[in-house]
Amino acid sequence: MSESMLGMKRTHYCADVNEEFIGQEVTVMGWVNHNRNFGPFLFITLRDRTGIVQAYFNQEENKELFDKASALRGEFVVGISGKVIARTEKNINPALKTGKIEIQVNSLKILSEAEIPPFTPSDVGVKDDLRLKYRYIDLRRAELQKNFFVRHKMAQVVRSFLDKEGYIEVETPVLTKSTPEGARDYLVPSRIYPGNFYALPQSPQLFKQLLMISGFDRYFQITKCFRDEDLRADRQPEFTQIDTELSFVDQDDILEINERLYKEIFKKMLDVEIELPIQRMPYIEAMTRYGIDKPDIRFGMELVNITGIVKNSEFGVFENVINAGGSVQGICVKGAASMPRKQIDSLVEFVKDYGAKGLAWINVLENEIKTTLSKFFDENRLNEILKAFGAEAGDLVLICADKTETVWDSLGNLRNEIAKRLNLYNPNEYKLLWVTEFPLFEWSEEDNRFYAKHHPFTSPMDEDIDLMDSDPINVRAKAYDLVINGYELGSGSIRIHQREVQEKIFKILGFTPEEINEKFGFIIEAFKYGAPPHGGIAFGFDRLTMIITGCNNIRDVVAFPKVKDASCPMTDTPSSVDEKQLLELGISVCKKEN
RNA sequence: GGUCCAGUAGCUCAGUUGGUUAGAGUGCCGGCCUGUCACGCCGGAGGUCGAGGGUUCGAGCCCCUUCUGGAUCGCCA
Repeated sequence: MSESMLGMKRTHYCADVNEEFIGQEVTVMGWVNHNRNFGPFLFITLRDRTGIVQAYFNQEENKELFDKASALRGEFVVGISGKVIARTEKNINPALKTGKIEIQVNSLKILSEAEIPPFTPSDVGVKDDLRLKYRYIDLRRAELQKNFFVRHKMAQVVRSFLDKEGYIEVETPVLTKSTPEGARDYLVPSRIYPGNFYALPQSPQLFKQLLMISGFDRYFQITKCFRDEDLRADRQPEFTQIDTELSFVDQDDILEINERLYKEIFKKMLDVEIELPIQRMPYIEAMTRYGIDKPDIRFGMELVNITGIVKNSEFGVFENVINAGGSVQGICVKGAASMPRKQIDSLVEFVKDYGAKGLAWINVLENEIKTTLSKFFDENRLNEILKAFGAEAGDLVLICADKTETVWDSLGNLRNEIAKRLNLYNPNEYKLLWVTEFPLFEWSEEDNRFYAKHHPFTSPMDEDIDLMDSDPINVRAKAYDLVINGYELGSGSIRIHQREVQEKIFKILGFTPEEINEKFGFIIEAFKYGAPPHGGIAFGFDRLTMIITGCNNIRDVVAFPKVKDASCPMTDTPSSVDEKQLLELGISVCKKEN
């Protein structure tokens, strides 16, 4: 039977009770972690958000109290009062912050009984679906709770820094207008206008630009954004962004202030010094050297283009690719010549996910060269290839031939995979990188039109404006990503504030004036009335928390996450609604055709 | 939408070539225990082998379908 607090008042958190309190009376409250009964006496370990403290009950001293304590099971919620006593030397538990003391209990209140839980916070290896169904129990784990204290503290560091720099936090609507040209929107039906919908924001992009037009000058918001796309280990359908925007700035101003933000975050959160300025690398250089626009620069193993060396051979695979305008590139894995054939095969399978047909390899052994290319290339040419890679005895060269985009994608991801398998980087090292000069447009084969790579309000680079008509695919944008250890952490740009440029962009994107008006009319209108030059950047707060806590799944830093199919096993969301609710919204549900 | 992996006691797992009554650890219940801290010892209860179908004299194991979860590709301006 549980008891009310009945005047019992907590004086301390469990793990705050230490040897300084010996001889004093304390009252702690929390969950029963363990009940260890020895017959004449027993120990209860009590857990709260700070940690664990041990309580001692003795049958001889107080039979009634002892019997009450005997009945305690795991996860009962109790309050105990008692005297803090020192443990004898041999009973000290060095694993506990409170290991030098225990509480000799003189009062026990059972505040809440608990049924036997499906698992306890001490259980390891519990399956994800069960953990998520009983998320509130899972969140009792100290290692999980720790992440949320880190997350909380980091939000304070960010707010405090941005506040000091003159940013103002302004909230923007969650019920807003559906914007095309991006991820799929979550839609919310309108009751008053049946058949019309609000959308949940993919980002506060347009609103923060309007705030610049309003003259707030510097805005930020730590806010939820929503994208109705498939999940990943580092991607949730609702996620939190540190969203920022500044007026009367150019790219360098934005990079500079955000560098200082990250220096502050790493210093305060991890006591790690980030050297400024952060390295900058144009997009095309990142792609050429690493095959990926978010390179992990903690290790080398850069891509080498050997198209020029291998052309005009008998090897049909290379010849066909080269004649079709593709390229032959590879990476040299130092000291991996002894990699078992089975592992090499698994790497070949790995790149197939990215569209590569396969990998050629060269095994540079002490006295011989083993390679899939031996039939097609003589020793001279092989040596030339090895020289291009800087390969020495003991190295393994992996080569991919395909459309250049496919080669980049395959080798860029292969490089990361190999580094992970062979531990080529220090997990405690943080290498930050700005990737700049992104292309403004990308071409969609599927839709036969250009899309904005960042978003349609991104400013082209001044020196490329003349290319807009003649060569749009080579127009670079004032867009930049912040990359940490291979994670894209944030993305931003200088926005267009001149109407002529904006209109040209819309034209290239193929919007009719009617479409422009319907989709973006309000912001185009706003730009008529005095828009300052402005730009900004948004950072993934969940991902940043992952990096700072060292977690490799975003669910470990989100209190109530969604699972793979964007559902929540705990609340059983999404769920069907009453016919009456649908009627009010003017909605009828039809079966989706497959 | 595709590919791969997993699903056996409350939990974590083992289960050989398809063959007797499906096991272990932990948790749970009962008993014992004077210093534990993953306490220990003894005893006990606990199973629709994710679900459905098939092959077979016989299926936890093989086949098909399906559900749940995970990883990943597509997707994520």
